[in-house]
Amino acid sequence: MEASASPCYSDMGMEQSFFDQWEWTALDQLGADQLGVGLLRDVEPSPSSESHASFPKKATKTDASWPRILSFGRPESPICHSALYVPTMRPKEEMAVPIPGGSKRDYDAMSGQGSKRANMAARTASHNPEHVVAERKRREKLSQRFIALSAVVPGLKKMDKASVLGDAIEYLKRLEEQVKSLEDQVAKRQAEKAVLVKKSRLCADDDDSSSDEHPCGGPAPQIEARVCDKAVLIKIHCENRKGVLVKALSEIEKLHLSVGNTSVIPFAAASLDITVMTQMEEEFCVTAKEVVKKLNSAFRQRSVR
Amino acid sequence: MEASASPCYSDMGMEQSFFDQWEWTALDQLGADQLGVGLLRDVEPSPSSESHASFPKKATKTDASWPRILSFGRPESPICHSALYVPTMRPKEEMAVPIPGGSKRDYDAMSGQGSKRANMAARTASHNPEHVVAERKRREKLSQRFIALSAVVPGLKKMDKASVLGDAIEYLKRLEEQVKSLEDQVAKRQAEKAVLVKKSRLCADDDDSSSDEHPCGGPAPQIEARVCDKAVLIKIHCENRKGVLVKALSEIEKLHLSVGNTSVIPFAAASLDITVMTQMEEEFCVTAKEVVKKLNSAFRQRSVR
DNA sequence: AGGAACACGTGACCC
DNA sequence: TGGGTCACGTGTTCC
Repeated sequence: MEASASPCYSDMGMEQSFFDQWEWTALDQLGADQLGVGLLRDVEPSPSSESHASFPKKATKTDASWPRILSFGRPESPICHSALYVPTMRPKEEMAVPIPGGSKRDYDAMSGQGSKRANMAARTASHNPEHVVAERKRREKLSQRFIALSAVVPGLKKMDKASVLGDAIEYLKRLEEQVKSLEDQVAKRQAEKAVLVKKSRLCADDDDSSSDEHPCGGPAPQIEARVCDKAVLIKIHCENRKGVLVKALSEIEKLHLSVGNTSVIPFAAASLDITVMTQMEEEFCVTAKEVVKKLNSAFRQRSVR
Repeated sequence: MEASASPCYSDMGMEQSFFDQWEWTALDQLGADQLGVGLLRDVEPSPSSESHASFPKKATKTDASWPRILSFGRPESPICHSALYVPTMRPKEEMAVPIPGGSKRDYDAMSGQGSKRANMAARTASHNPEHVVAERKRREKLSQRFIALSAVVPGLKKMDKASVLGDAIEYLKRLEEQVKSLEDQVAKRQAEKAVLVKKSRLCADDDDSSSDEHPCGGPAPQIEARVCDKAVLIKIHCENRKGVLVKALSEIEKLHLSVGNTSVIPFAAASLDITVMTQMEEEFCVTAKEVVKKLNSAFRQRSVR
């Protein structure tokens, strides 16, 4: 009767290939033992289903020593030949399994009276090695993810799967709200700063100094800029000469600023108020000071033509 | 085949709630179900193990329609009465189950002959109902955590356990670095702000003088005006609060300035740059200073809102 | 002993 | 039809 238990495993042990991807070197020694086990499969035991105790010696033994690879929870434990893994099934189940070939038909018929039988194949497919290895793989992936997760969640008390998940969720929520709070804190500061920046620019004296009155021809253009992250707001108040707008924009683009919302308002017949919202291009970064300085010198250089 | 699927919830269709139940009151009934099972159990069909179809009708039916509680991955599937949870074992298994009370003994004896048996007890413990129910519970908890996690991780494409874990990890990492970056951004801004405030304070005298730091709520708006004949160009840089634009324009009109070309440009997420070209109405005349002063006091008066 | 945790094989499902 | 996923029951370990 018990003969049934161990069998399954004729095939063997190349399996570990998928194992090594992991960290876990554990597996080398395994090849050996399983070999012995293989092959008995078809041997239908006696139908004395009741006693599932199959194979005390071998079966139970392998049973006891089983793989326990990875063992997310407690990596230190038994380990053993991972790959081989004698299926540990009790005999009875095995015999329960409809042998692909024959008996299942009638069985189907019997149970099948509820119809629904076409997928007998499924049954056969069930404990074919591929299935079991696939499942193994899946399990592994999951365990791996678990340890990855547990690695990234800090202050993890218990290493339970459930605890890991729970703490991860908790931690995640905390992080989320922290981000949110930080975000509007930043926004607020940004606003304050943006306003303040201007004020400091207003009394333009100290910072860029240079831009005073008359570089050469007409009244000096008044230029101010303010920067916030990648956004740069530029204001130019200057003489309304021909080409001055183009000049301004081309200079702006030279600074690797991409032009966005732009407002040009004529004022008092001979002056122009330009407001340009721009964004720094990737990889470029400038300060308000630089922008003002560059534009200033550009404007001064030629009397804007 | 489909016949099998539907039958299961002949009883009730309340199931879809299962997401909200969540906490799973289920446990209580769990107790119940095994009881039920226990009873059934005794009905040992004929030991004709081969044809596992003991009880074709009932057995196979439950089989096909089986519980699939929670079913993290695909909630829609068969479902059935979650709580009750017919143990889902195929008939044969059922009969396999050693009734806690008796049969296992002899079973032990059979297998036990292989010596090395002291831990026979283990076996008995193995598939006693408590164990199985405990495991079930654990599984439930885990599944619950999984759906909780998947609920809190945004934009998650596949609902795979593995994918959920993976995406959670990813998301978590992203959040972490986001927090970090935000944190030192805040720190930096704070420093900058300190500097800027100082600077603006330094020159706080000349322009509008009065409006220093915080009149009431946020940072003081910054206002400038310039006049040329009847034309008045007004620039306001302030916090981007609701109604601020309306407030500004209405205040401007109160000054007997008719609004012309207007540009409103948002900047840095929380501030607003307003440029308004106006003309003094007939018979009225104001200076830039007056305009600034009036607007300033108007803004300060109520927190703008 | 007895609860808690894990990995395994398996049956069933879906695409 | 086959690969992928799930939940289940079970064997086994550790405390």
